[in-house]
Amino acid sequence: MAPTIKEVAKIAQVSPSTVSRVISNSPRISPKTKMKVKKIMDDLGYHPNVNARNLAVNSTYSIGVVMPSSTDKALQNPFFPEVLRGIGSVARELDYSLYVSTGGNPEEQFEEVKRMVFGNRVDGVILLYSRVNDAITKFLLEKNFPFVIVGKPLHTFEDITYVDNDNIKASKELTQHLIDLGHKNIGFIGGPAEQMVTADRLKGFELSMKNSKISVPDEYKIQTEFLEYGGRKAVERLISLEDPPTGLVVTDDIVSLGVMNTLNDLGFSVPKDVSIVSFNNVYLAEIATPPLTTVDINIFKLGAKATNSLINKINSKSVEPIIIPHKIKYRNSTKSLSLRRNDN
Amino acid sequence: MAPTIKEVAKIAQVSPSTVSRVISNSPRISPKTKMKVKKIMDDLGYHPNVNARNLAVNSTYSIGVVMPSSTDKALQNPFFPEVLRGIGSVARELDYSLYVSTGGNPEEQFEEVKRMVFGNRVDGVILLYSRVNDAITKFLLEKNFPFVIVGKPLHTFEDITYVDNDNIKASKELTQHLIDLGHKNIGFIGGPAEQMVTADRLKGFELSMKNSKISVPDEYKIQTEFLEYGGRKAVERLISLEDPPTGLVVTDDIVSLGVMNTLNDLGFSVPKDVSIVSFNNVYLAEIATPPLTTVDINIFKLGAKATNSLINKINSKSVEPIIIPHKIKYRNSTKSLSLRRNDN
DNA sequence: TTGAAAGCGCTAACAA
DNA sequence: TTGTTAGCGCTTTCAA
Repeated sequence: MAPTIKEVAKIAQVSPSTVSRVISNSPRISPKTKMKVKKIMDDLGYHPNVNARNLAVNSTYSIGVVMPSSTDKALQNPFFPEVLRGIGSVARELDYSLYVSTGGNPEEQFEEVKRMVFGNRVDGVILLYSRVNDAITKFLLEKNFPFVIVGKPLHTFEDITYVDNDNIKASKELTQHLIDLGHKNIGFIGGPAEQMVTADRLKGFELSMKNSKISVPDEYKIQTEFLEYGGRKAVERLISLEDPPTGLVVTDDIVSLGVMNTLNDLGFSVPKDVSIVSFNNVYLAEIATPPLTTVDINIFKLGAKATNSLINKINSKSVEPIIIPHKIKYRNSTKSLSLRRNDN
Repeated sequence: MAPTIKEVAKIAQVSPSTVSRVISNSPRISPKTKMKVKKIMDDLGYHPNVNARNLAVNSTYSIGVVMPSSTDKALQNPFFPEVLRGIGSVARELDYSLYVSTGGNPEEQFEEVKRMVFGNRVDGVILLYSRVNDAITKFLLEKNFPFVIVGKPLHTFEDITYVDNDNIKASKELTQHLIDLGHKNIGFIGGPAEQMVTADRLKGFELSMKNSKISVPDEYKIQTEFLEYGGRKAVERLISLEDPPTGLVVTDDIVSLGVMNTLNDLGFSVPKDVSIVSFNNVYLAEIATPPLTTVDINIFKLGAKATNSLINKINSKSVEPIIIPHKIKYRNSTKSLSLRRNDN
């Protein structure tokens, strides 16, 4: 049996509350007794029982992380280990533990969240997805339970805390890069339209094109299921157009890989025949052939900041949405179409 | 404030212990009162407080998952979301919660595990890595704390429960495939030598070659850091040999992608110039160009079974190591060297 | 089949 | 600065 606060107290010849004060590092205690008690805790190998503590203070020092539906191939996106890493790093630093939910479908996820919340298992929740008409968000909102979204809520007016990039701006810059390179026929391949990421990145794309007075045919804008067939269908459709694009803005590195592969299969070469710019900068973008020009959205920081925000929220500090800065990584998946320059 | 067992009891006009019995579905209770109490719990939206329950029974219905060092790029391997998914699926089914540790370095990880164990946060631990001389394994063993390893412990004689594939056999079959295709110059690219996966897969490779009486020069066997440079260095070294391999056995799909890319860069084509066979069958292997012939190790099941084993162990049932069957997925990353056949 | 009561290990208000 | 004590919400033994 693990030693309890009482045994420590007895041996140290102090009261349990004194020991408790040592644990919580209370200032109302003499350095001398503190030392004494600490030594005995060490000797005994004492560790506080969190269940008891949690029960007493009605809190848990742990946070729940809700992954997207795990039935989805999208979960295999390296994005997730990386946010988790970010979340974990600040959680650890601030002495919080991590609960994860990997619910299969939205109903299962909801069940898990209810378990976490009702069971007093967590003090707050981080949502790693954002869905239209999401029962979980609604539930958390109603319960007034602290949570933050990595990404962007559908309706910001609901005053939900979130941590996101400025995807519109990022997409504008990225598209502009292609335009600067002399491309005019530029297509867009995004994920499901209901996702805010896709919406924002599409908006940035359109804005940029409009700024440069380049019109974009509707067939140039494609939303495809994340990872599905590696965007194969999207590419086939695009490339079989009468006037196929020479440049592609793709909203996810993994999809980009699929796109490149499809292009190769169809006999086109990147960047010779078509230039690709992408988003996320996961490790694979770096080791791809050619290495992808992509927006580094700083996934790690997205997770880290979300955790900070959540913990602030738990401590009922007021919390603003946070925008993580991005940075385009220029690599070799694009080619200049203008005559005097060649970036490849 | 959430309703407690007492309030339910009061309204139902029974004692708290009766309510408790209803919660735990005790047989020593009349169907009538059970119904009555249940209804009131529903009406009140009652949910048991797990901290209180855990404290009372000195257990937690949750399990800890220890990821590999997160400083490592290897964490971006889609392997991890996928095992997590497997673990989560049975955890959910059996009503367990998941705690994850994403410790940066081994020391941090150790701290987190101690927190989990000493703090009574979890009933058992799943290790997603296996290292030589690992402090955590040792600690868990000493404490006699339930844990299982996904992968294989270094010393099986220590009677550690683990869930793994038969990597030797898988590697033998995979290598044999290359041999059947007429390859003789076959190289091996593996991860760090200290990992059992690498060791086993190397062993299988060597066995297979030996069976076919093909000798393998030492320079053909390369261990490289997981994901580092996408195995670039390994490939460059290999390909610059006087008699470079025409076939490659690579122990990880992601590394294979890097290898293929490097080969492309160097002007070699897969499978025309060199055939590649690989391990894991992550989603990316499917959408690669060419799609990889790879061993499907059933990552999901690896996680699921590990969780089952752990929970059995927690309930002090005896537990045997488990071997998950594998299956080679034949795709297009290999080419036949014999004259009468051409599988590409 | 049900209830009373003690206790799980800790915190915190109050008193000293 | 320290100790006493009640109590967090639940389970479980013992008695009825």
